[in-house]
Amino acid sequence: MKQAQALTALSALAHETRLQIIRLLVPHGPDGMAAGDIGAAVDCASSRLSFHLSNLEQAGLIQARRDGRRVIYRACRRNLGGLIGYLLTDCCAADPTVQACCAMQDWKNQGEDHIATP
Amino acid sequence: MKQAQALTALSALAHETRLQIIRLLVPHGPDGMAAGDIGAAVDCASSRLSFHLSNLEQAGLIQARRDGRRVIYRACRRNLGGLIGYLLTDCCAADPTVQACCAMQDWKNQGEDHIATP
DNA sequence: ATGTCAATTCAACGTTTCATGAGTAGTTGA
DNA sequence: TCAACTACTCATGAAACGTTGAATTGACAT
Repeated sequence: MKQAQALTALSALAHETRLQIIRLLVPHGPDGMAAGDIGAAVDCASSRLSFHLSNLEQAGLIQARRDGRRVIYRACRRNLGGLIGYLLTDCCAADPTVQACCAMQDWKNQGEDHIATP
Repeated sequence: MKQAQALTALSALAHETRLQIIRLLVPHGPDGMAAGDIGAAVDCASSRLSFHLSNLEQAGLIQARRDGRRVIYRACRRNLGGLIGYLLTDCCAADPTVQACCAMQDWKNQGEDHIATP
């Protein structure tokens, strides 16, 4: 059950606009942002935005609440953290090399992969 | 340039078989596994497997080398770590709540999201 | 050379996802 | 109640993705 949720979340994140929305929403914390403001920030037509927002919501990565005539979205940071933890712990078996590269954000070298082991 | 790479990697991971391959490959470290053995472990026909392997390789998440008549694949742990670090640092702005939930692997509660902030 | 095993490529097909625009529902203030 | 505003739903067509089986390449042993 956990893997299915992770797959949904990963495929939700694997889209430029949706990743942008997450990046926008996380710093706003629990206050969130109105759909219209998100659309303006991300430069996205309303129907397209709605599609992406509901996709992210279904994946459990954001949450909606109504405020008057607007709908406020906020990042579900708990599940974002859960997804990242899942990748690190379950998928990468808490591998020390992965953890080290995660911490140092080493993302350039596509070539070799020997830090702890030759 | 970095975001494009992350999107490719995310969409590569957002598939059951490919996630399974990563999960299988990481513990094998630099030794890797032969394509045939991966196919057997994952229960996947050879042409389909080839497709998924090349997808993962293009995303920079695995690497291939030839050994006689077989091809050995290994996880590129550096880039896996890089992707996770990117999610944590760039997308989630190193948010403390996300980091906490990442560490505690809290992935059940879809409901609320207030740990540090009410 | 020939046969065999390992793995990839290719074309075809069906499915899913995405973008667009028009139309619809809920909320507010006059 | 009406009009204005915000956001969502729906139908359509285009594009991308995943699966399948047959054909192909590459490496090895006899």
